[in-house]
Amino acid sequence: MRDDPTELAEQVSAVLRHLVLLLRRTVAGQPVTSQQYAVLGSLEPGPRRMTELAEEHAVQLPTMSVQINRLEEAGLVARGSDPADARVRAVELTDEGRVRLRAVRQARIAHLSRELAALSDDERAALAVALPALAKLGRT
Amino acid sequence: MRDDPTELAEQVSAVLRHLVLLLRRTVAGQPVTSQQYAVLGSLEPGPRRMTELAEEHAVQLPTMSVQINRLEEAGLVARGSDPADARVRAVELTDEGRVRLRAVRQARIAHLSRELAALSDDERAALAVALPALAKLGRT
DNA sequence: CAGGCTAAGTTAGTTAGGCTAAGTATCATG
DNA sequence: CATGATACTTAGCCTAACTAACTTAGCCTG
Repeated sequence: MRDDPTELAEQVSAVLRHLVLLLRRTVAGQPVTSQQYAVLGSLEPGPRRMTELAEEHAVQLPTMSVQINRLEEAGLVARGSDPADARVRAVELTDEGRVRLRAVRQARIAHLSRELAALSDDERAALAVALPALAKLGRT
Repeated sequence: MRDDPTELAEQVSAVLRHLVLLLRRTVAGQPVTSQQYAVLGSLEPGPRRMTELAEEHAVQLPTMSVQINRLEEAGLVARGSDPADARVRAVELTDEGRVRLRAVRQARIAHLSRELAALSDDERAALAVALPALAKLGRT
């Protein structure tokens, strides 16, 4: 039973917990939190409505509402309105938000690069091959 | 530059965010939170002191203290004392805690197994190969 | 052996980030 | 044009992280 999904699942479970810790360290001390960073990332291509953002980040609408409140107070995003439908709010990055996003992304990439540099070539190669599978995992 | 750590880091970063969402769904609705589950897991082999637990889970001592408070109120762990040093508290699983841990572990494994079953054999194989590398990532 | 330092935990207070329930404003429709 | 649906927001309640400040216990040194 080498391909037993249960056995594999146990290992994946253990690794998941491990990655949570890694992520915590990757994000520690940065000027935006992990979730804020993720939301800023969603806004990079252009304005989005609240409902879209909430769905994309798998949270309820009120959660995203509060999240955007904080980002707005910080001056990183702005709430606009949709001329076609006055109920929807079009959230977009401010210039400062765009700058901040880039800076944080740089820092995160740099941190992860350092971690990855500690691996062997074979390990990095294995990782590269497995990433698509990992990416597929959530999208059941 | 196919092996460029920076490029790989970007992909890893994206996948990490994805896995956070997966983990959220995996844990949703279970009788203990993700962190509580992790702490219970640490206690399975035997009693541990607060400091050890805090370090292992990469949190400050007060955070673990509160965490253990809740688990103690729920009857899942018990605080004992070290006869050799009256300052240290030896935290251990109660019988109920042990039962709960097993149940939650089952549920998590089952959930992940279902996700994994949706992958192809090749993808599962790739995942299995990459897991050791992922596990190594945090331990810089 | 008294005083002071260090170590282990706890408590209090703040913030982020989830949730549900309830409220408001706008749109669409019978 | 009244009524229901849609898009958000607000309020209130949790978990979970942090720092700062406190207590208690052990250790060491003059």
